[in-house]
Amino acid sequence: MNKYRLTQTRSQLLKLLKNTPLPVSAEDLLQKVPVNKTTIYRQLTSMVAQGLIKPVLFTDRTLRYESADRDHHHHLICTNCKKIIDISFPENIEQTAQTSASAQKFKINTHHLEFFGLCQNCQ
Amino acid sequence: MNKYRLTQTRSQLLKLLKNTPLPVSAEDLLQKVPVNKTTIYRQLTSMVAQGLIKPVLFTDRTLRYESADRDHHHHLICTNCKKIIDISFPENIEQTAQTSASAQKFKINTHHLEFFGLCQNCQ
DNA sequence: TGACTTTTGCAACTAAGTTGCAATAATATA
DNA sequence: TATATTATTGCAACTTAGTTGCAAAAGTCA
Repeated sequence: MNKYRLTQTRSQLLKLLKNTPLPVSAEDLLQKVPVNKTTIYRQLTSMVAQGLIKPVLFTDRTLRYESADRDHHHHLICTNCKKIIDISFPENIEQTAQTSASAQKFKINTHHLEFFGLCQNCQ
Repeated sequence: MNKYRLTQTRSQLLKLLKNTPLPVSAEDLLQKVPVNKTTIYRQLTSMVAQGLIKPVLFTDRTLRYESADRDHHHHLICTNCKKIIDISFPENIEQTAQTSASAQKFKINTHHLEFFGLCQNCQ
């Protein structure tokens, strides 16, 4: 009883999302796959629910998605050309923050961290 | 030659933004000040340009603003009741990240960090 | 194949935010 | 204080991202 059907559209979208190293927006997909925008949004919702992809909200307000099977990482975003570079943060941020949070009895489950600056070309 | 005029509306909005300890949305302001939404958005833009307030994008996609004269801090957000609590992170995150970023010749200027979890009441 | 269920496209809709323009309010100057 | 100048405001119309209901099409399974 497989609730999700692997349609043409779905596999095209998944392929794109898996093959693109950096987060992709609904609009990006719309330009690359010949499909209605309603379908794009519904597929994205369904793939998130299924745990195949993860939504990432950028501070420029664009919502993007990336493959869920990636290690925990963060993004460096060039404020000039909007280029995105992956980066991994060496320390356990949540653990460090939990110390301060505990004073207020808050239990941290997850976090969101993004860096902004200039890439090599734009400096 | 003062480009900005301290109108009734502007001072009401500023007062609210200064007196509210946590980030406020355009809609919050709209409900509290008898003024057209166009004016709210224009005032917010102008106050950001003037450096009086800072926009903060939350991962639930709401855009909020807070007084700019605050120390650098982050937010703990309760995923259940949406309550926001301020928190300061003890270490210099940008410095730590710059080490990884340097390998890719990226120069970090700023960052954005948010934590999610459950507040005391919602646990 | 046939029955059942999910997915799709379409058109219409919503919500947040933006724009142009004329009227109004604040400020500077005479 | 009166007047000129410039910024601010409200209004209506618009934009853009995303959503919804519904009928048609495509997948799945016996």
